[in-house]
Amino acid sequence: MTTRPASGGGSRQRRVPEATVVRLPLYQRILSEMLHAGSTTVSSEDLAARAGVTAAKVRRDFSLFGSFGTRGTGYDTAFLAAQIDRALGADRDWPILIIGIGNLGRALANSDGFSSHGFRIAGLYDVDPAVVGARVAGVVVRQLDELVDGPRAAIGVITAPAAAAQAAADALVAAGAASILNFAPRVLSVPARVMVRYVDLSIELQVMSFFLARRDLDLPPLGVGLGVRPDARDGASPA
Amino acid sequence: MTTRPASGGGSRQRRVPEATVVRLPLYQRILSEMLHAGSTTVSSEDLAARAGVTAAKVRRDFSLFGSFGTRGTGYDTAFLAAQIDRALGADRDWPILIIGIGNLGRALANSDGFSSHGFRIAGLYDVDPAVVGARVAGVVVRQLDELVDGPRAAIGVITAPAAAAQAAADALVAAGAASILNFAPRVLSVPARVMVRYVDLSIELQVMSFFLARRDLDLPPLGVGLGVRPDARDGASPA
DNA sequence: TCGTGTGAACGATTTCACAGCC
DNA sequence: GGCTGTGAAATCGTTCACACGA
Repeated sequence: MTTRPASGGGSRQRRVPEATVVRLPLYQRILSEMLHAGSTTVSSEDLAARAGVTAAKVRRDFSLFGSFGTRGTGYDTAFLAAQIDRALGADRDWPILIIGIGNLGRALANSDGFSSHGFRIAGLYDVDPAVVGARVAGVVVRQLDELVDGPRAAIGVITAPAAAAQAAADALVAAGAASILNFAPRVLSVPARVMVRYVDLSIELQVMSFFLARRDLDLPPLGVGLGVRPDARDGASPA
Repeated sequence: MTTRPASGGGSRQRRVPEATVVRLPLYQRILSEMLHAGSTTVSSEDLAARAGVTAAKVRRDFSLFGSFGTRGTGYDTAFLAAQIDRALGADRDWPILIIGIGNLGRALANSDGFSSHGFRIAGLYDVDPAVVGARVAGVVVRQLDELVDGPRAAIGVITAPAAAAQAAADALVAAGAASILNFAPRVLSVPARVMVRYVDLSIELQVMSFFLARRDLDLPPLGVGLGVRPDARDGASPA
């Protein structure tokens, strides 16, 4: 839509590509840093350089949500940050349920990633009696069986071993979780209404070894630096 | 930068889209499991179902590497697995250098992701004297300063805090690392020859909260059918 | 003049659909 | 009959390039 109310009732209903959605948190983080540094306006080019993407991408991304910028000047840093926050739902409460409190589960529970943007650890679960009862990140670990009725719009995080991942997903679904972030190397089977995203260390490493192996093949013995994608951004890599 | 992606240099082999590359490790894992279960042949449809993708995608992906299948029958499970392994460089040795041995670094160092596909922990580094000297996953943690000349084709993994991530990247680049997997919430600046991939928990969560927040908006305000929209989204969303 | 917002071109990836082989 | 391999079409995402407003 070509609406352009600089404020107020923005045009909201438009399809936003996942590629754009993945960049929003990145922009948001950079804008937040810039705000702390005293920035009041920012151009698409400046933001693009900091985010490692192109300026056209930045402008296109924001244009999907309305016209936030001022021609000749750029974007108001604070206003832009607020708009992105709102789009990302950072002004709401997002309960997180973590299943599998091993090394990775503990690491994540204690990480900064949970301590902002509305995310809040609402429960930690494991099946191992040796772990149940422990206090991690200020929350007592409970037996997975006790996860029966979770909070609404909860996000489940699976850090259990691969063999236990599907059972963990089933428990989350039964408890009403709306989406699942799976760190276990397993494809999950869930109802269509539940969104699933995958984070897989092993896949990331193998993607790298693929390109490195191929680089050797492609490169004539004394190759000059060959370009691997200059535009590297992909944090989210599913599988 | 905003420059040309340099046509891959693909003289020897056909160009393989990154989207395909990310799926290869997934296929490989599934094939490996099927082999253990005694499977001898597999159809694109069967494999697709297990991987949560479409059969056409599977066939297209494999066709980029040659004609591995038999019409009317499918693919030879073992042969296909071997071909993928080779493409991924699983038959080589891939030294891994991990920088930042906190909770996450320890978790990853001990994870299964490193114990196969040719990956091998070649070094653990940290700047904290309290951590240096500890033995993690059978390897002694060393001071980051000591990382000066790394193994060739090494893959660096950054699990340091955001504030230390760029320094870690600089150290890896100076030591000759060929690629970097960055878990810190920071865009890294590296020479074009170094490939960087990002894994960011916070971004993954925010992507989810974006879609959950939007789902609420899309829903009719009150009442009519309290389920979620029949928004036919795959169970396993991202590729 | 500067930098946004966006049609239009381009490129990448997916899907269709079917010919060809077992 | 069943299933692969692949042109062609469709879809999705990025980049170009420039009109327009501040």
